[in-house]
Amino acid sequence: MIELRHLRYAVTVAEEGHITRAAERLGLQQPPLSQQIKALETQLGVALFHRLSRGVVATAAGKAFVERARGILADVDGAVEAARRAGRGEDGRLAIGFTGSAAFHPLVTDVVRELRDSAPMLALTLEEANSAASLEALRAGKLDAAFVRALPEAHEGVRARHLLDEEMLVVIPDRHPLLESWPEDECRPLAALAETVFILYHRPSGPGLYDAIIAACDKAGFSPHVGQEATQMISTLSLVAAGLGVSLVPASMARLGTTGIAYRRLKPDEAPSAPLFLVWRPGEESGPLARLLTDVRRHTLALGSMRGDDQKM
Amino acid sequence: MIELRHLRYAVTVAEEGHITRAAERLGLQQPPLSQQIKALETQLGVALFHRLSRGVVATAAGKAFVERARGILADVDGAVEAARRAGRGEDGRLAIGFTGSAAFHPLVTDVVRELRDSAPMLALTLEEANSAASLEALRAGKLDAAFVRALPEAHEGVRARHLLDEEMLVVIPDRHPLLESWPEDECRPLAALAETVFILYHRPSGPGLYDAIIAACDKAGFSPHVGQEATQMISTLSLVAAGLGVSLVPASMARLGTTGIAYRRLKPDEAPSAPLFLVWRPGEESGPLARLLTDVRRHTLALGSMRGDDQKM
DNA sequence: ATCATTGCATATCTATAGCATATGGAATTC
DNA sequence: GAATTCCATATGCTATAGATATGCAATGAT
Repeated sequence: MIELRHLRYAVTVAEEGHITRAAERLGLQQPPLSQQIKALETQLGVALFHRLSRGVVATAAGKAFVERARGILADVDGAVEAARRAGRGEDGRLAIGFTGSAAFHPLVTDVVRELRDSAPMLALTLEEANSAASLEALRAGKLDAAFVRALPEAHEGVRARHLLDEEMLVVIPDRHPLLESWPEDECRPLAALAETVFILYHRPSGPGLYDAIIAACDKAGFSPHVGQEATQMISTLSLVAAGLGVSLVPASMARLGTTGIAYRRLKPDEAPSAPLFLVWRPGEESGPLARLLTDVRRHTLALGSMRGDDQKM
Repeated sequence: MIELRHLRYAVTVAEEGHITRAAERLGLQQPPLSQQIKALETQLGVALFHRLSRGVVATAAGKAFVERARGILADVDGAVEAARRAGRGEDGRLAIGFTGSAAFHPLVTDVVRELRDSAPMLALTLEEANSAASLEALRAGKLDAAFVRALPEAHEGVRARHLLDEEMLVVIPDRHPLLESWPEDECRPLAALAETVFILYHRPSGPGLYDAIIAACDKAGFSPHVGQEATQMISTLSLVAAGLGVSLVPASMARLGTTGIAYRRLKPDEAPSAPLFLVWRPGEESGPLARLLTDVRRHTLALGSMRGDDQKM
């Protein structure tokens, strides 16, 4: 059976044109090298070298073989390096899903940017999908990890980490009467919104921010007037800007300086909170996924609100 | 040191997802396979497989490695095949030179056609060059073999085979007075051309057909009137067609049914003969060159005028 | 629970084969 | 013709790939 040793030997002999010198360079004696070359030739059924009085020279077959052997040896080195890079999470594929409302959180954007910078060989795939779809794709193997806003009760074969809880802000149209008497730095009770119309982002499947908002209002003693439901988190902002009502969105959405809207805070103990989770398929704790996990953990710590309670589901 | 064995084992284990079954397929027992996989992982410094209770599954590093390993194994097979093909002369490169007057000989055209048909992977390079230039290119390694009309006295490191001697024919312009009294099937003595003007193909360097013609005329008792010299064998035909004189060309040139000229034979014992030689660089008796040599030999025999006297120069 | 089964890991041993040492032989050089 | 060069052959040793036997952890059946 042909082994890489044979290729290494043949290449060196071809380069040196001299079995004895090649043996020296390979760190062995001349007889075993002669033997291995001969064994290779026997295996191939073709002479690779002409034995001259003053050394050897590759035959046509030898040239053809050595030429390819060089490429193969380089490929082997490449494969070794690729495996090591993949082990460090710097090579391979990583498909990340995220819900629309997570896309704007600095944790997510920072982690993605860092991955791009520090592991350029890693093929990153980013896919926007709601939490339920992300979990489905995860278990189907289409995603390796996902940032989601909600966790269903039980999902086998999926691990999750609660990253942080984010305050939600009130989004109000520029010319809304509420704004006139609401200074930018004032925190009001949720009940202040009891009479206004709400625009909410409603996912078709599974619990999410929608429920958190309803529950908070309920706790504050009123049931919100829901005027319209959007299917995309960003569209709620457009609808608010159009003056159709107010909404509640995670604080990180305020980064989007959309014109025509203003953000106001609620009293901290009354404001519903928007959790951010990272979910992933277990069983692949090394490689790209491991790198993502450590990067996320580091950035979460840097944001100062690490909770870090992993949970198996 | 990593060997192909490791690649073969890793690929099979990845395919089976099962060390025991993979061992079976590889024709060995499970423990040694486990060991080899482990040795490979140690060498790489990265785990390639997750050991589950129900078999194994490739890690990210394992996937990256196995993917490339498959390609490498295929390349090795390719290299083996390429070497064997090259040994049979069906792969590789073969640069053949030929003088202008040899290009039309059926031996040359047939051999080239056969090479193209029977060894499609062989990269054939055909280059027209005069005999002296061919020999130079041969020794410089730019050509592997050449068909030439003349051999210089001594050339080190070049082998030659005399393939055949070809009768030379008289080429006469359509309306030349000589033609009127010369039936197509009549052989005339060379002296019949004593008074006509000759157009000859004259190589700047080395002996060739030119000298053979002069010598033949000399022997026939006259010195030819050389009206014009052409530097290309084919241009002599054009000049003859233009009525500028007659010429003597190898019989194989008559295949070119140029209009405006006629061919006539001389008495066999008086007609100068045009030899055809094959020259090549020795030391590469296998592979494409060997194939050329055998093909040439076979076709020469088929033409019924084999001489086959090799000579070292 | 307990026991059987599955499947990888570890331990020990054997045998193959890759390598070293010693020598031979053919071509080349002085 | 002696010396040199360099590959091939012969023989012995050693390292290691592989075989056998067993252990161990996880899963499944009774």
